[in-house]
Amino acid sequence: MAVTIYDIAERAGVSIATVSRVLNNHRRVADRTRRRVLSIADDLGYQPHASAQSLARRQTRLVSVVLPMMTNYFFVEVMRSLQEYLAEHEFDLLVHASATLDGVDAQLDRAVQKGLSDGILLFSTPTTEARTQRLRRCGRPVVLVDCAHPGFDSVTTDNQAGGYLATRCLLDLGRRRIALLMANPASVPSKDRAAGYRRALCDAGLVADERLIAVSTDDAEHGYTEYGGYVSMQRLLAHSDDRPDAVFATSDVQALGALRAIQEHGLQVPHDIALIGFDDIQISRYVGLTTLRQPMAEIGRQAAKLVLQRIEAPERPSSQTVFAPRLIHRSTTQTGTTNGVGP
Amino acid sequence: MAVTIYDIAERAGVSIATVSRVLNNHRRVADRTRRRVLSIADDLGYQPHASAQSLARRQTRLVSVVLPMMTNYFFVEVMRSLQEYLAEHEFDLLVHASATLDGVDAQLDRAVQKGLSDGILLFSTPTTEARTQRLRRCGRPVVLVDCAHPGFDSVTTDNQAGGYLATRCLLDLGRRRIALLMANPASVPSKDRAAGYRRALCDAGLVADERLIAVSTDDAEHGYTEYGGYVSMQRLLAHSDDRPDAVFATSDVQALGALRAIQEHGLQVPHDIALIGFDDIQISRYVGLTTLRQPMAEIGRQAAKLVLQRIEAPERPSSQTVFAPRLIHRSTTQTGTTNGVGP
DNA sequence: CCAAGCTCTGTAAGCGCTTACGCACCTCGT
DNA sequence: ACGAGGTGCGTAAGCGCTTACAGAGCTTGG
Repeated sequence: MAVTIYDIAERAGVSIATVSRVLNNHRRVADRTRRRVLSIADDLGYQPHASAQSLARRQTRLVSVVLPMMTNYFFVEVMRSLQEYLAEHEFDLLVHASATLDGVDAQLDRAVQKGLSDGILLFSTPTTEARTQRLRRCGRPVVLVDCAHPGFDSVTTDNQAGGYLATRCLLDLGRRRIALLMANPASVPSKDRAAGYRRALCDAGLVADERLIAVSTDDAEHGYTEYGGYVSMQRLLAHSDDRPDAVFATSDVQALGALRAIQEHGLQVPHDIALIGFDDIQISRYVGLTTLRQPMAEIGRQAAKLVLQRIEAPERPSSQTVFAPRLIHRSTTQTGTTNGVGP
Repeated sequence: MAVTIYDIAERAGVSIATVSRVLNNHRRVADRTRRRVLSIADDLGYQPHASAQSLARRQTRLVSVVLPMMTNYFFVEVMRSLQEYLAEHEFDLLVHASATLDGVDAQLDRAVQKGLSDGILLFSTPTTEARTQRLRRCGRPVVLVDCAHPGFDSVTTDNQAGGYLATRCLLDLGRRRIALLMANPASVPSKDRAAGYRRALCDAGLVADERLIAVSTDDAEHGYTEYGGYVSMQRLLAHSDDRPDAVFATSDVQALGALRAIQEHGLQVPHDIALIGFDDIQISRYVGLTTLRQPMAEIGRQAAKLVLQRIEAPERPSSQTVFAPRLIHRSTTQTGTTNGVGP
């Protein structure tokens, strides 16, 4: 039915080997022949059969992305630049998204399927021993994004530095009772951001008050939810005698929930409580939320570059790329700034 | 290197045909043999080779999604439920995103590649003759999402009804000078929403004032941008004598830009100007923007279902699914409602 | 007791492409 | 005029899997 190189070969009076050589731009084909084959292929509307090429070439020109929760600004932005880079290099993107942290393993199982893709990008997933085993055994290039493990290429944001910057900023504002709103501690970024928070306090000669640390009780989205932040903040505000005067949330969505809780308590931001989130999601700009921005486009691009490099040269030593997050000052830490559209 | 059915066959002392039969659950294999093969396959950690299977079976269990701009709440949400449904049916998702409307054709070219995927989902792309030709010729199931064409399955939102509802709502508020902020008219949803706007005015015995209709001059994202809405709104506010008293924007992002322009002019929303957007993006809830919500999860699910059905039975008559959008009332059309977290 | 009719399994022909190998022919230099 | 070295192309062997076909061994009925 569909036109194959056999059809072209027949019409051109050559062998399929020659047709293949022409189509793959091999030298050592007479110019006359080349032109004839090309013109016939064009007439017939020939398209190579992807599966057949993959099988014969032992490469698919597909890259798998495995990620928890597709519906996340960070992931989408990273994937966008990722796919852009891949497309420039004639690679296509296979997306395996999950909804829960456990779901990731099922998606990973599908992604490591032999002969499906040439490389795998694993996003924001704790690198347990079982997972790294599986990744190693699949014998394909793997790049970790937003998580790391020695022996694999990775590209991350320095989450600890981000947590440090945020906390430092709040300290510089003169705040001393700085609360921490953590997502699920099984999430590596959350843990790292929390670590930065502790380090900043420590460097300032303070000791973290465990009563000011709340962990999201929301299981969905690893605790990175508006509701999770809302509930955590409510708990912190329960006894008004030792209320925090600042909050660092490990994500913007949590910070938004916290903001709602604070407002419902009749408190002023940043006057009574200053607030910093993480991610710089789109809403944050409108709400005026101070936050840490990750260079998402660069992360995606770098991840794509690494995986393609490793497909070319599997034995390169592994490399870790760490980008610094940037603190975006908005009205939840500065008085006198209007909300609404800021930088 | 990797283990193949030959390795299993050898170890089990059977032919590769038997191994294949076992692995594909064919009946008429002795129970003893089945168990032995299965256990050996397991020991060896056998994984079928996806490309080889695809070639032999003439199906890849992959579905391509072609979309303009990946970075869009609507698309991401639709893709999420899409991928969920596909995963349940052991299909994987190939993503071909573009940045510009023209870029879509390049992505489409890649998606129609023979032997790559079993079906194609085309999102929000004007179905020109050239494109439908190409889709038809690729001889594979095609489902259109957020756009339509006779002869193809499609699943859409009734954009015209949405535009109608929005405009009707503004009319019910007593507004008579209702402006329209359009995205790029080449975008079908934008055009349809505008048509609903005109119909509602007409039904109310009004005639659309062309001076109140602004088209986004922003080329990026087909004009669905904050900046596009901002500029359009500024133009409409330029001569204060015949200023609009309500605005319907064909997307929430444009509405947000409009909101900014309105506020910069020192006008009150909704007192001076009522405002309605389209899409119900996440920010809208925070900003209190009245808008139309599309049932994104249902759209994705239905699109996935249709494409899989058609992969099973290519000759089914084509069907059009149209979902109704729902008007979400918030503070840009109602006084006395606080901004912030609403429904 | 033998043909008919099972059940289980092997043989082999693909699926559409790539590529190592080798042959025929041509062009040179000597 | 002849061999060395190129060039252009065909032959055929894969890549790893599926599946039509057929044959071997068994059970069963008359």
